[in-house]
Amino acid sequence: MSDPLSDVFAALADPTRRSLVARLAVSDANVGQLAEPFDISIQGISKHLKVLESAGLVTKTRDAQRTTVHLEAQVFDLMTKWVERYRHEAERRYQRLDSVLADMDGSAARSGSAARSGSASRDLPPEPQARTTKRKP
Amino acid sequence: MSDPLSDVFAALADPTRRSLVARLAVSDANVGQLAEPFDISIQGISKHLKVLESAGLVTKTRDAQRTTVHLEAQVFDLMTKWVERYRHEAERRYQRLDSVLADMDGSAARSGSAARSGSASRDLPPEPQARTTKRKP
DNA sequence: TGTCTTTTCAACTCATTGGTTGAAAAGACA
DNA sequence: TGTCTTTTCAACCAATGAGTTGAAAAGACA
Repeated sequence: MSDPLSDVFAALADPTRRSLVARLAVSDANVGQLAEPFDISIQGISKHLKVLESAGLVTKTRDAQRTTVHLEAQVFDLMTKWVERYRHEAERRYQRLDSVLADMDGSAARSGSAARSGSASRDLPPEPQARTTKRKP
Repeated sequence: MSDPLSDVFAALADPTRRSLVARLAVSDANVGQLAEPFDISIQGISKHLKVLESAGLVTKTRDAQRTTVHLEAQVFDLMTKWVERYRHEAERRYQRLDSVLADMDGSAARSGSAARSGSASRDLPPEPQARTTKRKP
């Protein structure tokens, strides 16, 4: 998926992988140990670890045959930043009762006109991506 | 995927959907307005909105033909809680230099023995899920 | 040397997903 | 009434993903 945020969210969308993160939060471990509590083949776990690794959530250091896996702290900051940004905004709008106001004066305010005329909502610095390239057959 | 956290993370793993969230953070909007900046068919956007909705990130209220979409605040708390929990733990372990210590005294500490003997790491209340049902052919 | 352990690689299956197109639903309005 | 606008539904397609099995790599160690 290439962009970091997508990789991290996708990595954590799987419950097995979240479990692995939870396990690694208590201590480093090697692949066999990580696989042990799951009813999945070791190769399956290895693949899960690979996606965690390429999302930057985990690093591996191999000595001899053993590979010890370590939970990485930095990437969490990226997520925290994104989540907090929009959580904050969603809550602000909730507390201000913007939507209720819009409901009361009918249809216009709740739809796009308020957005365009920038009344209450000074823009957030927009996320860089939109205008997804269309798949033309 | 049935469990809430998986749904939310999966929903946000797509850049188009994150863009939609970003757009909705500034104001409510209807489907057509939301679709406008993208090079994707309106039906495509409608599908994206459906996954955002079933993840609880968004609610729709339909009046007449128009459907206005609203960003929901609550679900963010769920994510924040999860992310902060492990971010905190990962950082704590980083600052304590647990891994460096483990590297120095050889192989034992870095692997599972430290986890079992609960030395430095008093357990986190473990995430409820593990023991994924195996797909036996 | 040969064997055992640990991990990864490769190829395969099946379900899901992101996108498309074409209708259909459902109200607004001339 | 008919038409126009807005959204969703249904069927389809190509690509990805989560899992499997079977080897292969690579060091430990008798």
